[in-house]
Amino acid sequence: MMTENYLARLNPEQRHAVEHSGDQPLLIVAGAGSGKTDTLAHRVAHLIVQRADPRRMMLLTFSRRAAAEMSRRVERIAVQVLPEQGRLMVDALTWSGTFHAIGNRLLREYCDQIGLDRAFTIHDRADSADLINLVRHDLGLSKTEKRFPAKNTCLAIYSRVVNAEISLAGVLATNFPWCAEWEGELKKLFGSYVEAKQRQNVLDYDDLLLYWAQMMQEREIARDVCSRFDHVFVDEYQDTNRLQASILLALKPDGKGLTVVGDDAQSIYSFRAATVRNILDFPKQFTPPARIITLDRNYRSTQPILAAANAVIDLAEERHKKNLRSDRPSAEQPQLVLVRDEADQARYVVDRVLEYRESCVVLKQQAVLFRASHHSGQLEIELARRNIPFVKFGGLKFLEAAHIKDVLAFLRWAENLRDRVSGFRVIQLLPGAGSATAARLLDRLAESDQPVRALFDFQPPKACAEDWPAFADTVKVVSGGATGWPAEFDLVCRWYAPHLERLYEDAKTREVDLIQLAQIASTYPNRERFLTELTLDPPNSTSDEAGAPLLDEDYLILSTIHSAKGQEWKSVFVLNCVDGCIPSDLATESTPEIEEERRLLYVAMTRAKDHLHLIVPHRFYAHQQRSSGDRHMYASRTRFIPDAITEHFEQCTWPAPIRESSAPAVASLKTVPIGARLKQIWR
DNA sequence: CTGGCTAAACTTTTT
DNA sequence: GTTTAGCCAG
Repeated sequence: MMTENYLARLNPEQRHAVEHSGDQPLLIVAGAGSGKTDTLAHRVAHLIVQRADPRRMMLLTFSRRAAAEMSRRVERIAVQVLPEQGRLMVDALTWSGTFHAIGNRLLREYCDQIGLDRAFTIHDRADSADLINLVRHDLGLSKTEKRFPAKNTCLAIYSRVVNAEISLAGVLATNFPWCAEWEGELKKLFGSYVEAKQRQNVLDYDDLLLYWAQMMQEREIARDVCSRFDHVFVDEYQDTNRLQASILLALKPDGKGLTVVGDDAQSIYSFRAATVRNILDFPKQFTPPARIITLDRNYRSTQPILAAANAVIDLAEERHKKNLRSDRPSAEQPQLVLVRDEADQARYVVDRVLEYRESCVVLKQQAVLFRASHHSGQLEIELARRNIPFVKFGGLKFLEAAHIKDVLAFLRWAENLRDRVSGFRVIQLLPGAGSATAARLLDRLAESDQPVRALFDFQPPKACAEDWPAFADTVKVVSGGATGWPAEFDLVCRWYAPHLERLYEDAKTREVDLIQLAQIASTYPNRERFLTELTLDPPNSTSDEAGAPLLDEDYLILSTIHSAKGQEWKSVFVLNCVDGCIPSDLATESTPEIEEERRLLYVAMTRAKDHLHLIVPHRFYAHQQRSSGDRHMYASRTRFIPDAITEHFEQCTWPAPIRESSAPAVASLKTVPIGARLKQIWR
């Protein structure tokens, strides 16, 4: 029978997880590479095959990419079993996405019931920080005698209070002790921040969860929302926070129909207030408690790679004992490669990548992972020099470039004229208009019930009087919405073009980005969807300046470890495996922070299927100096690979040391920076 | 009031 | 290396 076929591919534990039914909630503790995504996809498909309604399922994933991957796999399975209706059934699986995206959708549906204006716009992190900064300034906190915490710090504190469901005092004591003296001022600041958001009809990321959670506290609304979903699935549960757990509990108070999947050893998002406690405490939240199924067969990595990863995580302070087993023997141990500096590290990686490609590992099956986005700088230069295409995930985004933000701010302001952060930015693009003019105009607009009219009546300073009519006209037309989408986008660009020219020396390069943005814009049905989805799911990859590689072209993957979650490659290179990078020297204050850095290395290592290289550069050049200066410091191998476990690695030095006979005694001499001396001559 | 300037502070990971 | 607060000329 067909049903047997697709279940026969699973191992016994996976099969239990897929076929689990009844009144108990289910927790799948799934180790790295244990077929977690596949198991969840099978479970969803299995339920659909058993006549569960996909429209009544909610699938909460960590990223949109993960949601798309899940749908793809569910469809593949469903189509095998139900060739006729499989695809249709999966298309009906519309409630799938991140907590934030689903929250956005529910809030727009239930806005009337909770007194929210349906046309709200969403602030990303930078916008939220800017709004906090405006409020901070209004309250006179920007010129206190002792320096008040910066906008990003304020936002981080606020966000943690909301997401961790801990009091301000508690957050200050544990996470921001140096700001504790400001508790009173911060409380006032956050109160005003919340008021400002409501006045301006904007929501920040946290609000998408917070409004949702609050909404679920209302009996009537909660009953209505709950009645719409029979099954709720959560992927990567180890990286959810308290607020998300509250939402989940409100959605499924008795846990019936609830499935969560995760691995406590891979919890790496505590900076977003995620807590391992969510997954550890999950079972006993319910009566009867959740059933726990553990998947510990690893199908991804070779045995030596897994042994090394297990050795690293075994040194963790506290964890669920769960040693992964692999059936893939190999004679090749992971490489621990000592190189002189970051330049050699880049050369080593490129050499190896090309070797693997010669032996038929395509570039797309190879990845270079690193702790912080800028760690790949040298490598990117080397790749460009040797003409190797790559795509980089994580780090600075397309949307953070000033000219992109300018255009988006215009569109968002047109969408919601009450949004002061956007308005502030747009108005100041005009020559002769600064913060004072912007504030004056925005006040006028806020007082008026006909903001567009107020815009025309406004007396601009002489310096920008000439630009004013065209500006006001464009705002009027675009906010009026009669032009339609994406024509509005072009209108904004046309208005913006002369300002772009004037403001940036490299206007030509930036223009190309705007054309790319226009391309993206045209794929959305309207302005609201474009703005919302771009904020909730920003394009998170950037490629080298040659532009995005063609889809059928082969390219190497560069990624932060955080962005590599859930992925796998045949060969994996981990850069900068030294203390100060992994663990980051910004995260060595407390034990929990250090433990998270250890899991980060574990996540990086377990991405590899066949080949794994950890690179340890010896010398780092200081950043605050003119290029090719000689100030540097020495780093040592990461503390997460102590001598006791180096037996799991093959250690080598690259380039290979010169044979002893031809290089006697040199090694014992002190290093003298001759190059620096030569430069001294010309100072 | 704007816009150009200097000095000093901050510097990770992301929905 | 980048952002931000503060100063000052026009």
